[in-house]
Amino acid sequence: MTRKTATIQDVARIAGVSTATVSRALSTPDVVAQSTRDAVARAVEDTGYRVNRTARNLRRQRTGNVIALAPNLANPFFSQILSGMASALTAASYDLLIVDTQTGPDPDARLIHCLRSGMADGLVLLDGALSPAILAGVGRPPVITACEWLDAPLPSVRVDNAAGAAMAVAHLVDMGHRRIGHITGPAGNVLTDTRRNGFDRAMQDAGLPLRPDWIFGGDFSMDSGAFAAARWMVLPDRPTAVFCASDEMAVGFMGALQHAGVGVPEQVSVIGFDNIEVAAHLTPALTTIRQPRSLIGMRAAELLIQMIDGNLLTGPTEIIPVELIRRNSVAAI
Amino acid sequence: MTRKTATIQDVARIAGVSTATVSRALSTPDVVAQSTRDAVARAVEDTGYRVNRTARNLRRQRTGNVIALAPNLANPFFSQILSGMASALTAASYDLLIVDTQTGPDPDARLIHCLRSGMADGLVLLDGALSPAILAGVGRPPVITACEWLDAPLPSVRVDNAAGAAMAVAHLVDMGHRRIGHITGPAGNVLTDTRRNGFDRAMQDAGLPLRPDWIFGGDFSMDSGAFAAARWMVLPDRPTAVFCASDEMAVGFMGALQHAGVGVPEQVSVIGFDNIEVAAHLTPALTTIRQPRSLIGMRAAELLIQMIDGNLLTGPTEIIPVELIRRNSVAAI
DNA sequence: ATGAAAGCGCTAACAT
DNA sequence: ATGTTAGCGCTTTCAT
Repeated sequence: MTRKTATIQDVARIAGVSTATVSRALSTPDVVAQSTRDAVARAVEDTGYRVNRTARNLRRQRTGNVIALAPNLANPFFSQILSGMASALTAASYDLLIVDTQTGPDPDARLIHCLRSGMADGLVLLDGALSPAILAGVGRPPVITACEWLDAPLPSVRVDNAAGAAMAVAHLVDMGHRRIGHITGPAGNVLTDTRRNGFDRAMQDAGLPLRPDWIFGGDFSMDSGAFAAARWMVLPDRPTAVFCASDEMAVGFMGALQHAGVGVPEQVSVIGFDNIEVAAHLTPALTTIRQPRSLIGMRAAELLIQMIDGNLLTGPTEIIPVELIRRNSVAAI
Repeated sequence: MTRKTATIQDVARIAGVSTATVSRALSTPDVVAQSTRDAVARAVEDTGYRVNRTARNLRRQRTGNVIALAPNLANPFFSQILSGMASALTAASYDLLIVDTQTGPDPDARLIHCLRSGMADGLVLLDGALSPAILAGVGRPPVITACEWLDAPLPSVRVDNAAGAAMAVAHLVDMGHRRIGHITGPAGNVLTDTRRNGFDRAMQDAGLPLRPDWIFGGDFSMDSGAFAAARWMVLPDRPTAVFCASDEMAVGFMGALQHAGVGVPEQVSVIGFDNIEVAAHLTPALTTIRQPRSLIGMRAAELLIQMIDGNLLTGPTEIIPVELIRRNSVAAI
């Protein structure tokens, strides 16, 4: 017996009131008489009624969804931000729709689609490789970024990446290092640029040389860190410390060095960025710059909800502080 | 100028046809005359029309959503499965709604809610701690599991966890180990039980003793692996090898041992389960049992879509093979 | 091959 | 405080 799900009509009939009253009893109880409210509650109980969100959303001209555009769901860095978003959205009874920009051919096309398909009341951008120009269109849903974006006048919740990078360099300098290298993120990524800029500035401030042969191109992945290690090892004149633009790269870098018999931090000090969970469990434990990812996700979701409710296309930008986590991958020299 | 988004009415008016024809031209083009089809296409182009999925879904009595219930978004293990699901669902124009069962008080309550709220056309269960009994209700949307569930006669896509665990033990035995311990997952989790059962059976088959003091309770997390290391170290009579029910626990276990100066694999061999990305980059690189997570997610999504389309509450179960990945955390003895 | 019309389930004016 | 009514944008009979 596949009993159809009850509708608001069924509840109204059983409670002996109109559908409008049922609707009010459910969404604005204070405007309904106590006795009526009780009758409705009983009828809801009897029928097992649950509001049909599709119908409600059609009527209300909204979707109840928030889309997160992330470059790579499989990356724990993003999934922790998503986890924070999920809790804030659940609390506000929005659903979280996740779009992996790597799935499918063109990330920018996915963004355009999400923007115009009306699938969501708001978007959170986590992919620093998306093109800001796309957002020029009017009448789009509110958009917030949870990563740094150059040029785009969008509200965002993020850390100060340049400051974090500078903090990393300062720590290496404090520990006596003068010969410092850097493994960067992929070209065209905002995070790559801002962390690189912070690195450059801090090096100059410390009066240290920026040697092109000590800059290793990476793509934030562990494998790219391992590849940088191979290049570090064949260098005739090596840096004594390396700032990796992501912990994942630091993991790959350290791993490949150790597999080749190079001691960390005895022969080279390593500092990362992000403080992913595994950082504390490595040997040596990875010194890094912590970003509170779950908090970033929560705040981004909360701000986006405010924009949606207030029908605003813009909003404040919030900078979440980063923090140096000293562990054992950096040695004094 | 906030030009409202075009509706099917606008397209119909501009194309000089009825809304019904526009609808047909879009969803069943073959029943519409070529000339009409062109006119509609032009009008769609002009207006920038996109179908309103909320309205379509209301009319079609579906939601276009698939919900994944995962215990912890921040765990890379689950996020890789989700990533696989996302690609299969996107291809079939379903959206992926992600519900974190850890967000909020009661995981089972979340499942009940998802089942009855009509928010989705189908569910994928990734949380082995949910209660099978909940699914008894009739008239529920199709449900598939992407993890092993005892008792529940649900279709599922998964690996044979017991066989994987047995494979791990067999490898340790091959390498000469006779004194083998096990770090388990949390109580009440299906994965914990099946891997534990596989461990027990393989030990018995090899004629090896199952010593209670060599079974360490964990919860799949890195921290719980580190905690097990502390207990291993104070043991008067230690196992020479440990099978960890998850790579994350293996990471924590190895890390804590190394921080305390215990050599892996010189003093104890370690084998994990899952093959998370970092496994290859650790020192020593972690020997483990590989699960193809992205594939599991894709197949689960595909099977679920078949169930939805065919209006079936049940379907086939698919076992994805696991594989031993030999690295350097297991030594011959 | 196309159009007219009836809703899907709900909410929000507008009445009373 | 409650009921009446008119849609939200779309698909799908049933006619023609």
